[in-house]
Amino acid sequence: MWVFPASQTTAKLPTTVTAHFNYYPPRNSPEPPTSSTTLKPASTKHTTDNNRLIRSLCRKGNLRQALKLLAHEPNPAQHTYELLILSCIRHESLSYGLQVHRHLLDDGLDQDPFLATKLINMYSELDSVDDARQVFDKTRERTIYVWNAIFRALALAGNGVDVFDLYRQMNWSGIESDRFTYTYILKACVASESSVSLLRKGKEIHAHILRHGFESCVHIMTTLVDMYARFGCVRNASCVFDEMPMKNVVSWSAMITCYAKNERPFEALELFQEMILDNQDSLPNSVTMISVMQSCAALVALEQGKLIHGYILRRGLDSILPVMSTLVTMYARCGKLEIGQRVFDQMDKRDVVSWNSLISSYGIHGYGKKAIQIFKDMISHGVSPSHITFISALGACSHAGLVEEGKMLFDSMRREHGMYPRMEHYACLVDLLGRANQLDEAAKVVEDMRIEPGPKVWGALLGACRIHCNVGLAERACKRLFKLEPGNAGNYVLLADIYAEAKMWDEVKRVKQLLEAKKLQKVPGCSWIEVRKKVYSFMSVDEFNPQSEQAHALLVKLSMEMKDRGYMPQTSIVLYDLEEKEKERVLLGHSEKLAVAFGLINTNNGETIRISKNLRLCEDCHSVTKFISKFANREIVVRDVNRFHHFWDGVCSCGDYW
DNA sequence: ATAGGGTTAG
Repeated sequence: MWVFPASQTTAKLPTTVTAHFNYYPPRNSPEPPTSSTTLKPASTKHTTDNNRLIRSLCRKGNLRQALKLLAHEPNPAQHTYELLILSCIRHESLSYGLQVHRHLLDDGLDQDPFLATKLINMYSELDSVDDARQVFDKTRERTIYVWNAIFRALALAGNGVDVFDLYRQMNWSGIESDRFTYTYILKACVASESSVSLLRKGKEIHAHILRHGFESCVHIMTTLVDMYARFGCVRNASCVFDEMPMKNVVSWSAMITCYAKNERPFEALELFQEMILDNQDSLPNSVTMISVMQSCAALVALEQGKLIHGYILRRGLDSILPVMSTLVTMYARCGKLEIGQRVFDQMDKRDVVSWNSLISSYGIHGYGKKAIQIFKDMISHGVSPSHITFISALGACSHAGLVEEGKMLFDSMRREHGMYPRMEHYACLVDLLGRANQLDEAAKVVEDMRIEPGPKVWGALLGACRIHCNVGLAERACKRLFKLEPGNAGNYVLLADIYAEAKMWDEVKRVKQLLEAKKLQKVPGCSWIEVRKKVYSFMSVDEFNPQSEQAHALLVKLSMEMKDRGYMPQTSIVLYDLEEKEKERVLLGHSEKLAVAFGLINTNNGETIRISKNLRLCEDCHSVTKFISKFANREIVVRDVNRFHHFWDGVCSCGDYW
């Protein structure tokens, strides 16, 4: 268990506001150097003046005028071209970029490795990696800058395999990797679909790096941490991190993010504590705080979150938009939608992400109509929705069962906003229809999709089959899912659940054997509760936690009382073919019930109990919590993997629709 | 001349 020591924190935190604007990279190019190298000497005074004029137009951002002049300029200098290229990047204009490139070819300057590097970077920034590759292929004099540029371009475009092909060529040609090369190569390992072999590749590169004495290069080592993090290799990441002789904010943030993104929020908060208490050199910045807030949200650690909020204010990080959006989300995910709304109201600037945060916040609390209203407000404020806006809004409809509204939203995407639905949007639509028990229509959506349905879409369908116990359709979805995601244990478990509910025990056994044969494990159910700024976690089968002993005893007592008042244990959801009594015992051991009981024992009367769970709330826990909220006269807020349930006086805010 | 960590979703 980890405590954020409130007194210590305030003592160590700076009281003055130190803005740490590491966040926004300068959009303007650096001041040009005073002297420039020209490949061709300027022949007349006229051309030099022209060159100067073009450069000054570039600096002023008047690219159109600069290009007009360029057409009449026989002798542009290398530096003039450089500024033109940078200007194209700033204008995000591929067509201007192509014009400059064409002119450069006419001048015969395309073999200049300096300009080739710039061109590759330009095409990479303008999302045209094929053009970048063409420039590279035509460049005969390949300096390390040229190689690094193409590695970067390919890695950013997610084309890791090509990077390794070229990397081999570079090694043959006798050019040595430098510290920049290594960071790009490491990035290439995660920038690809076939990730298993690339993890091995990444480890090889790791060895290379150590052999070549780069273990003290902060950039490379941080990239290594990040690479292992993205592969989910938390231990490898922390090994690299621990051995780093020098660390800076980025290294710390990378490691904290690693924990936050790999379901280790405890460790993330612990490391953050270490960072601010034992390490005065690297102060957390906005990026650090975003990962920290996500960890608080993951734990539903409201009190922690409030301390973090205070820290953000004291550090003056509250003017940074992504920080504020994450803060809105954090409060909402900690069950405090009102505070999230207040934070949003007080922001003096908002972007599409801020609006998305608010829409999804209302969504996970079941306020679908309100989420749609905010969507409309956003549009009337002149902010254009992004594809994530639609995911958030569709998700809100799904949680609230607003089928018609959701369908209209989905149609409006293309009709009113000119956006084509992506895989995720189809998944939301399938989820919306499926939850509402319109399984046939959901299946029809999958059939009629204009793109090949991926695992998210089939997964949404399978999830709906689980809720409404549809064996046939579930088998159809699983046929695809087992091919698409052979390593996802969740799909097998869902199918087994469906079979169990249908009492098809032979099939349950078969699926379980399949799981074992593949050496996959069911994700164990786990719940958390924060009591007096401490977070306690419960596993469904938890013999070693003395606290759960007491909680379990209370549950046994409660369940007897509840039975007198009409509670029926929903033994049909138990995955094992056991006696009824045994099944009841299994049900009572569910982690969320333990957490609720622990909360009853350890909090004061009238205090709200806040719990979070890593999976979907099961039917039995749902009805037990409703009972308890009434008989213990407590407000209980449970966040499951998808949404919030507010229990009060025997009723849940989800209306039993979740 | 080039570099490393983060935002909203399900």
